[in-house]
Amino acid sequence: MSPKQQRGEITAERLLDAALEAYVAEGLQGFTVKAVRERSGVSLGSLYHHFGSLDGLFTALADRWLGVLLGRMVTALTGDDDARGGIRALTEAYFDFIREHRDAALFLHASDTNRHGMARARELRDAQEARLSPLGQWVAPRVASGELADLPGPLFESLVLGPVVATARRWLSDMGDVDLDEAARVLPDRIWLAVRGPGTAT
Amino acid sequence: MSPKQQRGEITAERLLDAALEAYVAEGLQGFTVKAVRERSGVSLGSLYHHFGSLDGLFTALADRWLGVLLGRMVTALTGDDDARGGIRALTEAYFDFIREHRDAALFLHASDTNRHGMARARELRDAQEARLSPLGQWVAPRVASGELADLPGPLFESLVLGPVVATARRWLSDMGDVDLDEAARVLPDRIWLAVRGPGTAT
DNA sequence: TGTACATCAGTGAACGCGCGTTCACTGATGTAC
DNA sequence: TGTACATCAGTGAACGCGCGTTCACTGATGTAC
Repeated sequence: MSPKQQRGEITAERLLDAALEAYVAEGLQGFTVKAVRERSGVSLGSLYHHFGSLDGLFTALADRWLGVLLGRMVTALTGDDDARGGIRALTEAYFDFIREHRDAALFLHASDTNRHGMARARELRDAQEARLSPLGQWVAPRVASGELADLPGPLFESLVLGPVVATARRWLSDMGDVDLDEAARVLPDRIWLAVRGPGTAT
Repeated sequence: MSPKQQRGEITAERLLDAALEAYVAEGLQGFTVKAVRERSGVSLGSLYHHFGSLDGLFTALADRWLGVLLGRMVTALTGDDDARGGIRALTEAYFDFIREHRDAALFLHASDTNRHGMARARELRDAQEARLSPLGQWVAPRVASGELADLPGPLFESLVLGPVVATARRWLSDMGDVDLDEAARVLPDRIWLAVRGPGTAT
């Protein structure tokens, strides 16, 4: 399914971009073959040649952007910061992403739960597991050293990413009551207070 | 549009219940007039008599359950607990709700972003604003007394509800790695550390 | 360098299906006198 | 208590539209010799 020629790559890109445009402009109902065809200028047959189905296009789009977001988060964490700095870097990476790729972020936050319900979410997560493990590897030694609290993995993740994602969702929903710069300043230290371990000074 | 006779009320209830069933069983694509009609045993015409359109049914369903959830959260907060206890009560109320009404919780977490994109989310929020203001009224005096940190409203909300919602989503997605009892025990005190104010002992 | 051929990429008319919605109607309920 | 009437509730056949997908085909690209 993945293109073997350069022009194929370009066409696939155009389809992915048009699909994102269509989704953001018209919502999930606007995610149709017609909308994608018109916005991309690519023929119907090419869409099926490259992605097999509209669903394939949807999944490819989610995969692509989830990969970008997770990649950035991993990069942010694997600087040589201490735990506190890591949380700050992670938060900033997340906010930078939604600022730079507002459309993709809207799509990602929605596709989480859209389409085939939660089954799809797990599939996507599996597909990106290789990228996620660095996050776990970042935590473990810092728990051992007492820098971070010894919490179950999912709860740790919820405490760190929960406030970040909640803020991002709110900013994306355009309610106009979130200042992303302020959030990037304030949240990391607050999150740090929630997850720091017994080995940290008070 | 709201029923004037008792049997009308019953029919509307049956439609709402069937719609939720259909959504949970078949996803957003399963949210069709056909599925609702078959599961409810109510005729097509009645659906339109009571809700005007499929979209009307969708909105009514979201409104109904969002009302229940927010009602419970407000009730939890307006006990005579201190701030720390309030956060615990709020967390427990949220987890109790998703346990008792798993289907409705799945629908709510998805309908957030589904359908008409974020515009709908704001509409829903507006419709429930009356129920939300008690949450703000709970915070203000506790900030003044130094019991809670003086944070912008949306950030405060993200720090408190972010981890709760993230944990809930994960539990609902059936990944099997979240123990809700453990989360209810661990999270509130951690959240408290993130939002407590200067007037609290260390 | 030239040519033959296999594969990849792109095209768009055509199809059938299932969708949301309408509408003219019947039946049930409540109310006025 | 009885009856006439207005309103509410429920019914399901019928409609048309737009959807995702298929398919037989042409054209472009890369490769082997």
